[in-house]
Amino acid sequence: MDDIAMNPPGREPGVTLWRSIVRAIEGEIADGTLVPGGRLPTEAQLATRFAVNRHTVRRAIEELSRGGLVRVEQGRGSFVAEDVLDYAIAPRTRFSEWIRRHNKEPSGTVLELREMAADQTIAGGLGLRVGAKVVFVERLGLADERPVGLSAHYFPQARFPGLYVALRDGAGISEALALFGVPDYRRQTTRVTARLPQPTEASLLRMPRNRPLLVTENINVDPEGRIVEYGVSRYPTPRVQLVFEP
Amino acid sequence: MDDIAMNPPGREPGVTLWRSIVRAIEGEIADGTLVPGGRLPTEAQLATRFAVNRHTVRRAIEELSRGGLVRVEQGRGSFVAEDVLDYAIAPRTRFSEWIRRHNKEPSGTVLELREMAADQTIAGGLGLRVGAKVVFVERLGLADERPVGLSAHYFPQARFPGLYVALRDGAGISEALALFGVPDYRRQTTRVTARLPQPTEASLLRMPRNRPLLVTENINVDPEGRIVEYGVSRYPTPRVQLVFEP
DNA sequence: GCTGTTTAGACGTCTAGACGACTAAGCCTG
DNA sequence: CAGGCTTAGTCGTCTAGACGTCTAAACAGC
Repeated sequence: MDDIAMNPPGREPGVTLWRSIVRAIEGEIADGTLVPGGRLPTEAQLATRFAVNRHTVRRAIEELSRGGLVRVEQGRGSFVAEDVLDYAIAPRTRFSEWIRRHNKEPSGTVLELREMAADQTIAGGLGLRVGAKVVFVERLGLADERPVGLSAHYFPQARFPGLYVALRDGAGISEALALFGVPDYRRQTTRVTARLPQPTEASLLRMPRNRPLLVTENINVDPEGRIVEYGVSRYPTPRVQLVFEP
Repeated sequence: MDDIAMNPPGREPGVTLWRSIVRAIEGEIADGTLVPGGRLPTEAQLATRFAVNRHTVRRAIEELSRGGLVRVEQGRGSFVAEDVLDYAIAPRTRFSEWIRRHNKEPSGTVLELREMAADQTIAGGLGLRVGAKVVFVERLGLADERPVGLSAHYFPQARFPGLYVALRDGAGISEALALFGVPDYRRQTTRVTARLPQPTEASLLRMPRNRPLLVTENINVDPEGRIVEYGVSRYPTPRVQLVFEP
């Protein structure tokens, strides 16, 4: 037999039809072709457009509906959910600005704060040697009380002595860094991956355990280019979508 | 036309076929016909047995799988999930015994503990006047770290002065009651209802918000028949099922 | 005996068609 | 014009059949 199964023209290999329809619609929501609260084409129209059976479209819409991206109303139609956030990963996007742009109220909770020794990953991100002391903060970000992101932040303690105390006493992250002469910082690199959530993560983010987590890894630098933070953030899909703006 | 739509013989009115198959299988899991970890009949067998198309069986199994009651493995078969707990509501069933019977390790967290005035519901349950002081405890029950129940307990403060302090200092509920001369107690009445969870409840119990919560309301009495506690417990379905043993 | 292949049987995807249930809008009647 | 009825359009359920993918056991060959 042949090495790879043949696919009909226009068919992505190794991806089921209904999944590719899910991705197509997710894409249109992300790029604004479909707007929050707006109507999706009817199942029959989508079936014609993707040249598939209506059942296959239904399978895709069911998936979108399950994920919360789409709301289906019998006898009326399907609609794009209103509460989808798409996070524009611009170099200076801050959590609170992002949330406020969606007319929601940002807040957050520090879940953990401690000093620790850098392992290889952290040390690599911050450009330190393994074992160097870092300040670690884990934070749950909320938009109108709804969890939208879980982030771990690592700061080089040598550069910011006293940061731990400032954060412990309730300072926000931007705020605390400003105290140490870093009024502004930007993302130097961002790496995005995805994986399934740990039970704790799924619980904190109030997401199903079988949906992937978007994971971004950032290195933030001050205006002089010195590394001030290494961070890993996790977002629940598809409630949160990341949008790259080059 | 006729008043009610005609149904084929053996068909429940107003219930879709796939839902009735879901209920049938849930029932067999609850009554032990299907055991945790055991195999379900194949889709084809179920289709024959319920006299429906295989797709209809698949729709039912998808629902069960989504709820966590059944695990599907391609090429192997479908299996009853191992971590389903069925709580036998016997008069003296204690949380920890119940969990241990499932070979899991019981634990719990007190979420809230305070003295408060009884409202009409609580006063009614405890046989007190409205406004009487009660001790309130809210507790999250865990089995092997997995949340299985959320319970609110109300005790008459007049009968148990110092209970608040004992509980605050870490005593378990049975333990604390034993200190006040109530070594044993039993359920006098149990009322079971169901409703959708509040966001906080869903989060604490790590359950989807669109699945119902089983709510039991208990009045516990000591061997002399005096009321010692009024409690409301909430369990995530279908992970937890309540079984009545008359 | 071990290993690689074949094959039966299980779930997964997709198509096709029919009819039911629900919604909203148009129509009809008084 | 108001109220009820009809109807078109939409999603929901169910059947029927075909073929793909995956698993595990049977089998064949060395």
